[in-house]
Parts: sequence; C-alpha cells; structure tokens
Amino acid sequence: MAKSLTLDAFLEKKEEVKEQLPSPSEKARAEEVLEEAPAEEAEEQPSAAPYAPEAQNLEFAYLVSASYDGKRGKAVLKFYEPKSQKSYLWFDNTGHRPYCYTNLSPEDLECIEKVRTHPGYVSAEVAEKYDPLTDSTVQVTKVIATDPLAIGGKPNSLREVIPKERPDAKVWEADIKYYDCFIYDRQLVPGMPYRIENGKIKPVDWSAPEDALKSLEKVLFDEPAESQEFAKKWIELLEYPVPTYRRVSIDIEVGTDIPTRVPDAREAKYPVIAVAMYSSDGLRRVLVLRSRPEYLPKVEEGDAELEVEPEYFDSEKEMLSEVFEVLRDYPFVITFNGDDFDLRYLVHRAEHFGFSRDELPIELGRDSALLRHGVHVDLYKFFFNRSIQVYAFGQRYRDITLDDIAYALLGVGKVSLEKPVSELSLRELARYCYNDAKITYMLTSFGDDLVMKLITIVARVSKLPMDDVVRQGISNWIRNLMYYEHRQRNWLIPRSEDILQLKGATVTEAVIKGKKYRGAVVVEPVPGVHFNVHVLDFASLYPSIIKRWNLSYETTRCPHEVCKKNLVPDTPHWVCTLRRGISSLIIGSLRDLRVRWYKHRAKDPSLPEDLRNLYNVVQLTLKVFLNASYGVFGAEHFPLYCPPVAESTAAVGRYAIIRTIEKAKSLTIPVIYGDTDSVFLENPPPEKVEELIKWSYEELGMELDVDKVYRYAAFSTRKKNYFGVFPDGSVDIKGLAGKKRNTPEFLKKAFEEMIEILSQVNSPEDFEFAREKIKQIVQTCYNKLKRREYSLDELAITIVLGKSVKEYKKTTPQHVKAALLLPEEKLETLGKGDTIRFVKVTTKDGVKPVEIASIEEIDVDKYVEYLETTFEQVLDALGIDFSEILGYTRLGEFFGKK
DNA sequence: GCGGACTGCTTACCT
DNA sequence: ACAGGTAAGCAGTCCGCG
Repeated sequence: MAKSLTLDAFLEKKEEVKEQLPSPSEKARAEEVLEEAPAEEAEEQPSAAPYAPEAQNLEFAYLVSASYDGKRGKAVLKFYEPKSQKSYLWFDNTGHRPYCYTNLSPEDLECIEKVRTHPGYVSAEVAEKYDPLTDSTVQVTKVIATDPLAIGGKPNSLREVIPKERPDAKVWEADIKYYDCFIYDRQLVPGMPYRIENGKIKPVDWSAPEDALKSLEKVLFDEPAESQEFAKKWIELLEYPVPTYRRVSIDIEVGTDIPTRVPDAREAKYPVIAVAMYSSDGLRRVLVLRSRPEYLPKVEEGDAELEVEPEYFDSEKEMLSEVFEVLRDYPFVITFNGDDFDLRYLVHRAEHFGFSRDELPIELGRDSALLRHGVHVDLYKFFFNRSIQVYAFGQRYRDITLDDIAYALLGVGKVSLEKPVSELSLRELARYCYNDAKITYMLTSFGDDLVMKLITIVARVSKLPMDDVVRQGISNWIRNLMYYEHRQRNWLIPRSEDILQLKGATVTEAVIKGKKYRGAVVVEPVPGVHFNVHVLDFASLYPSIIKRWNLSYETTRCPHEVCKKNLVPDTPHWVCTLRRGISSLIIGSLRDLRVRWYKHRAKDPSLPEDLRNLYNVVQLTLKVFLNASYGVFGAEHFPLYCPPVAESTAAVGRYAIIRTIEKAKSLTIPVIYGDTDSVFLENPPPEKVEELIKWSYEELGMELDVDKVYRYAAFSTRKKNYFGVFPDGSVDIKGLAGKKRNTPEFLKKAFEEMIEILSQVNSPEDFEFAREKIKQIVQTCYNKLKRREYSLDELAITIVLGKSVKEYKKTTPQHVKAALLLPEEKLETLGKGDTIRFVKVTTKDGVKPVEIASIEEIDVDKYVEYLETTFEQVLDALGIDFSEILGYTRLGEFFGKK
C-alpha cells in the first residue's frame, strides 16, 4: 500500500464522501438529484443552464428519456429530433404534481398534524378507482404534494408519516418514481415520436398499414375481441420505424504508479492520460496527455501505426474541456462501464480542476452517470442483463467484458497489451484507447444498429426511459409495463402485502429443498441412440398457459363464489370466470404477437430487408419479456408477486406435458425424452404427429409444434444431457461436460473432435467406424496426459467467483482454495464475477492457480477421472465402456488405486 | 482414528 | 434480484467399527 508522495495536493474529498453514503431509501434518481439541491432552495435557484434547447415547437421528435428537474420542480422529457439529430428538452407545463393514494378521507388526513403542516403537502381530494383485488369500485383519497420527496424517499415523507400516525391507514402507489408516474398519466410511450405544438405534446398521426391490420385480424381470428383490439394497439407501437441515433462512444485511460490497481473513480487522483471518441457521424479522435506528473513512468512517443493521429495536450484541464464539449454535442453517449468508471472519473477529475458540477454535461447518481441533455448508454449494464445475454444474444458471450462481448458479437478483439497502460508509448496508448472506443461504438452499430433498436423497442414495450432500459432488469421492465396498464384503466395498483395476505400460500411441494412450489416435469430419458427424432414443443408454454387459463394476481383465487369450481389441475386454486385477468391479457397478447406474427414476418422474404430486421428486433424483445413473464410472479421482490399464479402456471405445464406424453403413447409413438415443454418422439409416422398436434390444440387449447428433427439423438441415463445431429450434420449439444465453460481446454478440444466424428454418422452401420475413431481420440488424450504433454493453460479449470473470496464462510470450494494461494495484491482485486483459473496438483491443497503452478506437480490421475466423466456421458449412449478403451493400460492402476 | 454414507454448498447447465 | 429441476465435484459431518 505504498502511498505516492508526489501526488498533488488537490485531493479534496468532501463531495465523494457524500456520494459514497448509501442513499437513505429509494434509488430513485430524481430523488438523489434532489438531495444535492435541497427542496427549499429550489424556488430561489435560477433554472439549470440549458444543456439542450427547450422545445416549444417541434414537428417530429422521438421521446427518449424522462427525468425530474429538481431546480424547476418539474418533470422533464428528453426528445431526439432525427432531422437535426439533436436533443431537445421539454419541461412540464401542465401543472402535474406528485401524488399517492390513501384510504383515509381528506378530512381524516387533514386532522393529522404532521400531514397538514408537512412542507410538501398540497391537498387531498376524493378519487374513484377500481380495486382489482376485491373486484369493486372504491373511493380513495389522492394526496398531492409539491415534490417527489414529499411523497416518498425521506423519513418524514407522507408515505411514512401517514401510516405511522394512523396505523389503520393504507397508502398506495407511493413508491413509483415521479417521472414514471408522469409518463403513465400522460400515457406517453418512450421510443415513440411526438410533435410539440406551442409547448403541448401530441402524438404523431400514424397507424399501422391497413393490410397489416387485416392480416393480424386473420391470424388472431380465434381470440376474443378485447385481445384483438389490444394486439392492434401494440402493433402501432412495434411497427413504427426506429431512427438512427447520432451518438459518440468514449473511452478513457488513467495513468497510475501502481499498475495492478484500478484507479478509484470517486477519488480521481490520477491524471486522465488518453481519451478516445468514435461517433456515428464520422468523428474519430484520440486525445493524449503529453505532460505527465513525475510519478508516472517516462515514455516515448513511439511509432505505432494509427487509424487517426493523436492530438497531444500539455494541459489535462484543456483536454477535459475538449472532451466535455464533444459530449455536450451528442444526444447519445455510449460507454462500456461509464456509469462506474469513465464518466464518473471525468466528473470528479474535472472538479479537481475547478469545474463546477453544474457546468458539466454529466449528472452523477449513486450508480449512474447520466447526460443532462440526452441518453448515456452504458453497454456494460445492458450486456450484463441476464435476459439480454441469454434470450436476445443466445449466450453467445459468456463474460461481461468488452473483450469477450466484442469477440463473440463482432469477431474482433482488443489490442493485447504487454505492459501496463501507464508504460505504453504515447502512440501505443492512443491505439489501445482508440480501439476500445471504436469497439464500444461498434457494439451499438452491428446488425444494423441492433442494440440501439433493442433498447428502443424495450422502451416502447416497458414504457421506461431509455436510460432506465439500459440500467434496469427484466422484472422492472415488466413491473413498469404492468403499472402503466393499470393507470390507463384507472385501476388502483395493489400493495404487495395485500396480494400476499390474500393469496400468499402455495400447496405443492418442490422437488428441490427450499423452493416454494413444484416446477416442471423432466422425463427420464431412454438411453441409447435413436434415429429420426422429432422434438415437439409448446410454443411459449407458460405464456400460453397464463393466456388460456386467465391467470393473473386478481383472477387467481378471485372473490367470486361462482368461480370456485374453475379449478387449476392438481391444485386447490381456482380462476375467475367473470373478468379477464390483466396479466393474462398483456402476456397473452405479446405471446400471440410473437408466435403468430413477428416470428413469421421476421423471416418473410417478400418483405423489405429493413422491415424484416425491425421485426426480428421486435420478436427478440418479445421473447425476452415472455420468457420472464411467468417467473416474476414467483419472485418475492416483484411488486405483483403472487405465488398461486406461478404455482398454477407450473401445474398446468406439468398437466400439459404429461397428458401429451400419454396421448403419444396411446398413438404408439415411443417417447424417449421430455423436459418442461417438449417431447422427443422416436421415428414417429407423420400422420400421427399431425394427430398429436391437433389433439393438443383441441384438448389442451395449446399450440404444439415440431420444433426440430434430428437425424439421430443420443441419450445417457442423465436428464438434461444429450446431443442431437441434424440432417445437415450440425450438432445440438445440451448439458454435456464437454461444452461447459469450466471444462479444461484439452477436454473441450477432444470432445469437439468426437462430435465431429459423430456428426458424420448417417446410419446405425456408421457407428462401427465412429466407435473406433472415438476410442482413438480418448486413447490419445489419455497418453498425452500421462506423458504430461498438455500445457498448464490447456489443463486449467476456469470457475467464476459467485461472491468475493472473503464471503465463503460455509465451505471453501476448490476455486476459492486456489484463489487464496494467489499473491496478496492479486487477491485484493478479485470479486464477484471474476474467474479463477487453476489446475489440479498433487501438493497439499490439491489445487493451484495457473499463474504459480508448474507442469511437474500436475495430478494426472485426477485429470484421467475428468476425461472419464466427460466422455462417459456420450460413451454411455453409444454403448462403449470407458475402461474398455484404456484396456490394459488402465488395468494396472485399477488394482493399485481402487 | 479412519473410511464410507450422507447432506449441503457451489457452479453451470436446461427449459 | 424471473422461476424450478438436474448434474457434478467437493467440503464437511456423522456413524460404525473391537
């Protein structure tokens, strides 16, 4: 922990300390901003300098974001005008104010001293709302306040005060962020275009093409009128073109005297030594600091070849000014981890040079760095989103690093470095920094701006500002969408505790200890090789169930006596027969749009390419929403958490797959496997497949489709473990160790070789040959192991830390053991999400990090065991015994060891 | 005091 | 901070065994 004595004296910390304190309650960023500018001062303060022109009249501009302006005390909307490619701000001029609801009457409320005298309290008025939990109209009191913090977010907010003073009081809708509330009330849709006339926001006249609406009607012929109308409204949002956004990416490098440590963005005590920017409109710049503090290594200019010439600066302050000027100019700024590092660092660094926060285009929140005038897209946050990673990008990238994502999606790598950035020659530094900015930009431009389009379409579906789309997860997207629809219908948004109290209990027993209810069925596979395997699955099983069974928090165990006969199979839960459930309607419609509309349209060659491309983005977005739509009802933290909804969904799912398997068997089709929503049929006659599909639609009300056909598929006795070979020779591998990312490279390679052999098998006769080849592969691998011919890198096992090393209290898993052997400085930098690479050794701990291990101490026997388990999963299916392959070679050890 | 049976923890996968 | 189900490896504990 060497303190750098030469460090400048400008290390004042007062602002940073404030920032590090945990926010008192809400993470609402509007509120955080407010805390920095206390409400009392708001009136006297001059309005914030305009960072973008205020829009009074705009013919056409996309609503991209929303926020709360603490100084003006108003909601502010951010628009993007595609012609000029500039941002415009619109400040609320309708007098809209923050509010919540309570069951106390206005009179009762005014009797409470602390409410009446609350500085933020404005008034209370009676309102009528529909209460979905009781299926009745209720009278509530709308409590109106001057600013969002008066409603919630401080210890004396009305949200806290009212129930404290009157324990019988209930408060609704007090934890909705103000600008979200504003969007709901105005029924605005972020991502859609508007026009502004004399300060008034009006929707752009547009409707989906007549013929599209016609054919949608056809596709949804069997759906109720309400669903058809709802789907039409969605189409109006989803079909509208997405603009090209003018944007700049930015990446910074910071010089340090301790190369192992990442500089602290909150302190910003080291100089910014390079900044690169790369834009959609041709800006390519890399700024490099030439005059560096003495404690940094002396470096030459060097002669590295560059795409653009660096601009050298002797004054860091001037360099930063230049950067802020560029940022101010762009409506969209793209970074990779800018929230936590680049933009945050720039702000704090700028403060050291005497810039005031107000004059900077960036506004820091606790976990975010937002543009005052536009949208900051932090790609790290976006790609970190599990739903995006898994469903939008099919797990193509595994690590959330610029390197891995760029490699997986763009096929390009980072510039590899041999030494720390501070020691690079100036031109090498410029090249490195520029390359990162370029890659960052390209991550938003590949696939015809796929990522920008995804963010836009998610904004339209979720109704969240684009800033929040990037930073929040799927459960918040769904929550916001649900709230929006509640407000539109004048429904009271139920309190989580009321839902739970009314319908909290589950009745089924989970297979896994500690889970709340029973989930899906997995069928015991029939081991062996099966030819001509048809995989049938239910299209969006859980969303289909939610739709068909009218599942929603208010319709499940509804208050009506007549509905109690309408039971969900194998549960005591009943479902409403009188009213359509709101989540059933929303999820059902999104499902229909994806399955029956966008999936086909995305592949329809008769449509123009750009339209097809948009449709693909739409169907990907819908996939993301649908895949999470069931799970959120079983997630405690989801505000509409309703266990019987999740439990009923899973129960119907089990019912559907079990009935389908029984039906297949009655048709004498062998069922060799099934998992959750799929059944694997061995060599089924086409007419019987048709019959099964028809039966499913008529009997279960579910769409069953042939998802894929394998030339052959091989199963061991293990569930969720198989491979299938398609007619074209491509291979589907599921769950096999050879594909897992923690498997050592040498095994993955051998495994791939085996798959290559297997992909060439066309008939049962071909297996003879394949078996021999595979035996050879295993034999070779075994011999190389024994002779220690693999490198440490090939033998390394990579495991991701689920938490920081210190937090492993109950046990010490092997990767943690290995990590603990690392040098102190290295260990300190490790945290949740970091990967440990280690090898198995014969010395006392049994493991060692690759960095410090040597080839002689490798535990060869352990690796032979790995070889065995990896290949066993496939050899089992092919009827080969592992020990048979190794034959004599292994026999000796056999007696010696076991 | 030791080893096998067992449970629990952890990671990575499937749908 | 969507859910539950499965596989695998290992850590840690319990129990029986003269």
